[in-house]
Amino acid sequence: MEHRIERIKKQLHSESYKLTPQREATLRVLLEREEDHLSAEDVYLLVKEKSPEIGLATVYRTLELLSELKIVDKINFGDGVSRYDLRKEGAKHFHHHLVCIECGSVEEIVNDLLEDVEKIVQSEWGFEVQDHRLTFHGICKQCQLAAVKATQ
Amino acid sequence: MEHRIERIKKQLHSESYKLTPQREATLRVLLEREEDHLSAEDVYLLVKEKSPEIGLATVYRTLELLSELKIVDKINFGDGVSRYDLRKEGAKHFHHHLVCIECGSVEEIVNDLLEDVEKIVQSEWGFEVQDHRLTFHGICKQCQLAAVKATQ
DNA sequence: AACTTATATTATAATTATTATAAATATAAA
DNA sequence: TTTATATTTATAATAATTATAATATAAGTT
Repeated sequence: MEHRIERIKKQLHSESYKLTPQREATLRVLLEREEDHLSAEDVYLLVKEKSPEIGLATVYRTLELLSELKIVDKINFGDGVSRYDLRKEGAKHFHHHLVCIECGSVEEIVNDLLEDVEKIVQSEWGFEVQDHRLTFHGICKQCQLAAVKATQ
Repeated sequence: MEHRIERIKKQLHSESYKLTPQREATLRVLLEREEDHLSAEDVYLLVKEKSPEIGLATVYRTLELLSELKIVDKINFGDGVSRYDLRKEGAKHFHHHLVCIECGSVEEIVNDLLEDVEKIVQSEWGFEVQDHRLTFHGICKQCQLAAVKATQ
């Protein structure tokens, strides 16, 4: 974790941004909750636990900055709030998501899966792909099992 | 167009919803601007041109209803507003989008492209896919050409 | 270590998008 | 025509996000 913070710190400095305590605290929350898909408000509340003096607007600004630097990705699952998701280190592309319409759980897929599709888009549509957003909506394994059990 | 309205009218009735003049006016705007990706506000302003008495909340409610019935899909390209996009008639899945980060244009891809990927998700993750959202971000053909010309 | 300066934060206030409410109206079915 | 229900209107309320102006701070420079 410290390594990762160090690297991000360097990245910030290289683009002449400062690593303020607020930004570091925000980053730490994102790293600690890497599996989650937190909204700005969620992040704010978690940061507040350790740094009670932080303001919501600062969290928003920090998240926006981290988005610009491609350290986090801003996603929207259609529930009216933006969520912020750390990029996997070294990942060229954003990972994919499986959103369960039954229980609301969100699973991540880090495998590429879209290589072939991107080649097609490139050749057939002449579109130079730089990034993607792919989300599947459906029923997760757990909910499928629960449904089967319920009918037994 | 009239055929399509008729069919949607029947679909509404079959689920015991009424096709009110406001709903019909909203639908007509969506059909006329099928290529676009209008926000609720956009739709509202366009409907207002022909039916000035309509309220914004009615447009929101109508769009929500049409979403439930899978007649339109609600999408979010990350600019803070939800956009509403008519489904292609008979399409099982939502179509894909190419968003140009240079000029902001949005192109549609109606081809499936994800069949294989969905099979993998199903078999490897045990996730029962019901729908998807796929958006590519990059440079459209026109902007690529413009960039080449600019360096000549 | 103090100084400087651009950058960042705080504590609001403002804006924007969306949803809720209650009264009035319209519609389809009896 | 009556009745019951669905829908709309005209707000008001809420929720998410962004802007503003005064203050504070990080990090490079003397």
